[in-house]
Amino acid sequence: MLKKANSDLVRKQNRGLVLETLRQHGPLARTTLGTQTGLAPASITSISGQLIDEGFIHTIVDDGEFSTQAKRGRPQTMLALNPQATNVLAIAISVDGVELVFADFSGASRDPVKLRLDTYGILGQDFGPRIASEIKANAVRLGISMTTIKRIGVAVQGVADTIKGEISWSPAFRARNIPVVEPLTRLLGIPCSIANNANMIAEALISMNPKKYGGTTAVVFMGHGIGLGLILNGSVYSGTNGRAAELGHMNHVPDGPLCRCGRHGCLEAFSADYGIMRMANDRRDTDFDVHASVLDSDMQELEAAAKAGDTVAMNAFLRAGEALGFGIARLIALINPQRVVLAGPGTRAYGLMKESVGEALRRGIVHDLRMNVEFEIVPYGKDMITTGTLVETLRHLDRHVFAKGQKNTIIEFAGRKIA
Amino acid sequence: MLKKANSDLVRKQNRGLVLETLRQHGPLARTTLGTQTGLAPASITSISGQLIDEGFIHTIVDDGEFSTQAKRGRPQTMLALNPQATNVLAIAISVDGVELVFADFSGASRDPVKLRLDTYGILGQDFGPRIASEIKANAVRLGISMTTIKRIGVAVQGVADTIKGEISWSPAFRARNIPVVEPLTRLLGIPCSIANNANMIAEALISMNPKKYGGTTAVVFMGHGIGLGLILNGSVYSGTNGRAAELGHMNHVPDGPLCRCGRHGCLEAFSADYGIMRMANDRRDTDFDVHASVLDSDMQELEAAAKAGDTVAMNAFLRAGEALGFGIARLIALINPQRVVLAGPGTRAYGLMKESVGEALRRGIVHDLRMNVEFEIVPYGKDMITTGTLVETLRHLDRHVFAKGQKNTIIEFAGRKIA
DNA sequence: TGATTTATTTCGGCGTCCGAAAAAAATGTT
DNA sequence: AACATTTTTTTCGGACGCCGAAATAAATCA
Repeated sequence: MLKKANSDLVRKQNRGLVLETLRQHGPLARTTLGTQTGLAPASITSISGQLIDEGFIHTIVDDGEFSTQAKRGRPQTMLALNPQATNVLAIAISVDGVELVFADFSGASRDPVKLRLDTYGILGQDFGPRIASEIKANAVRLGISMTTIKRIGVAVQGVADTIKGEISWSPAFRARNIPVVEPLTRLLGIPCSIANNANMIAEALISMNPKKYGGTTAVVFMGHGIGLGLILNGSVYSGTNGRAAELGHMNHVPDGPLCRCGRHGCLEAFSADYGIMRMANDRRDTDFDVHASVLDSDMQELEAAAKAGDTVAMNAFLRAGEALGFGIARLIALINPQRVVLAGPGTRAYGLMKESVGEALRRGIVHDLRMNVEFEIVPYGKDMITTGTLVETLRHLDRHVFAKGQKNTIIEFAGRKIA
Repeated sequence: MLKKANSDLVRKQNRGLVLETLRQHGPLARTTLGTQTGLAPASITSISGQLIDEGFIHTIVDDGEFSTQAKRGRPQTMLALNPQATNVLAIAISVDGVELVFADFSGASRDPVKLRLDTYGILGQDFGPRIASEIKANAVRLGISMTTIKRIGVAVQGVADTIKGEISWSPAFRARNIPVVEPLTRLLGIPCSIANNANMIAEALISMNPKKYGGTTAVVFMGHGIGLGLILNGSVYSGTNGRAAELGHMNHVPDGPLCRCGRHGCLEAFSADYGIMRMANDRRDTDFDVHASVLDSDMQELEAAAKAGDTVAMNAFLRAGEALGFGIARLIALINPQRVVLAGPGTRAYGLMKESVGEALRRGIVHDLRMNVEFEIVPYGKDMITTGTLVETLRHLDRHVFAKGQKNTIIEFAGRKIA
């Protein structure tokens, strides 16, 4: 259904457009901003003037860096996002620990803060408050006033319920359904959202190359589990309960090996590190603890063995690849993405799976549908998760908060404090 | 990325909103239209006046039907879509034949015209021209001027490529990649689009009950094949190449029975009519022709046998249900829909599969994800496909063509003639 | 016939974008 | 050094949209 439109909407949308354009391209002159956005010079003057008054953007003094101007005519004055307009915070939660990354409005981030925290043992109700106090302490330490932080984005390894704002299940926790958004918003008074880390990698990719990844892309994250970030028509899709894209727990074969989720035959049970390790050690479900996390060093050893020609190890990777290939084939059948991206530490061993993945794809999906999909492995940088989270968080501010103007902003926050 | 907004956009969107509101609620007074759309009375007067001048809507004389008004105050004048504003055409293509349904702008449709046409034997290049001439002939017969038809929607059983405007594959044809949109647009000069029939059933459901189906719904169509219509966030999703939602050819088990698509183990090969028939007759792939279409009478016989307790027949339906259940489980894992709807003639035998579907769902997907999905079987009316196609076609006119106003409309058509 | 009620239109105000002209601020030229 | 040229940015007036309030229209009720 369409929505009512009025001149408020027009201004809001164009303000958001200006902010997003500056975020994507970096500092721009008003004229360039005009051609990029399609807005008339007069409109750019009006909008940018307003944004400057409100402190969201500012003019940059030409510090000589690009000063090889030597052109005739009135020189351009560059406009840029004002770093001091606000601060944001990205939180990445995984079995490797919890990381805080503070950033300013331009997206420039401080060094990640690694928290010492026994997530696995913690009670669900204690997690939010604990994080909240860690945030406060670290903000003080870094000289960042809490009142300048206007939004927090949380990325979690595992299953996030974006609607309830909970961690439904994560390998980092023994507890389930851990509330995150509610305690953080309540204790800090800052709007907050949560998503799974594959989605955040997808966000990072979109921001790096909107043309390439901005259409319909599936980002498969391989590691302790198998995650999925789904970009449909340029924006991350998260399903009705915010719990879409559980590729890892999509069944591969009925009655297959035991998965961490308690079911049998999930893709993860074949292709996540613990599935591969179990297969390599030829262990039955009964004498293998699926919940024990696999050491990265052990995986590297196994990879080395497979590369050296150990047939048992090789076979484990081939089976993992087969399950992964069928999983991707099923994904393609349902979603028809433009591009499938593999990411995460698990891709290190992709060479050992490549053949069986390809074979599974040939068997699992009709030829011309498969041929229309571009495959790619992106080198895994751990910071992709926090980068993506920051991108998502800042875009939310650009579009939904700051686009509305200062006055509305305050109301918006008040409105969100309970939510 | 956001798009530039201006007052043109505002008017266009609000015009579309008014048209859609009238389409959904039927005739409304200006005041009601105001409260429904949220627009001020003054704006309603302006917009509706314009739409009346252009002939898209008209006032209805109170013919006494609802005339038990007996209220004080100036009486309301009802506004309604003007049936004569335009005509549209829905075309449904299936193994049962090709149907034309002409309708006016209010959505009122003529009796379906069933074409005599050997689709299976026809050459791909001949299909479009043949349909075009049939359209012309039948329009003349029904007294509909071709120039009044402003858009054609085509629904096809099988795989439609909405971008290329082709029938990629359909059980109704021996030929493949049959161009439809191009020849129809070229020969008739009328904009045209194509989609698969499960998507059109989804459209029909949305228009019947937007609240219920308008969120994220998966419509599984069971019959000669297994189709899927995917409604994501209120609108039909069709993937990068317009070829998403091939649930029927999503692999169920590697190395399973042969499917019509040439691969082994697709869901269809278990759960479409031919898969069930093959299983019931205990026939191997080598002595069973998957391309032969199964008679409905034979299916009814098989269903009767199963209901009567024939264990072989019963087992065939149970196996079909198991595959279907796992398919839906995988769908839920990926998409996290709010609702799964089963439709089509295949649902007649759902009672015979129900148990195994449920069992497969229990085994295939985590408990709380499953519990959040509502299941439903909608009684199959064959007209749902043409109804949905008409709905989609008319909405396109409401939003993208007539919302722009008359002048732009003409340009728009010219622009599309080549496309 | 006039009061009351309800629906619709008219009118003035405001906000937005836009095109054209003016102003600003540099380099080139004589 | 003064003026011409070029390019960027701002200013100004016009057009168009929505909106609120007042006016008008068209009925019923007393």
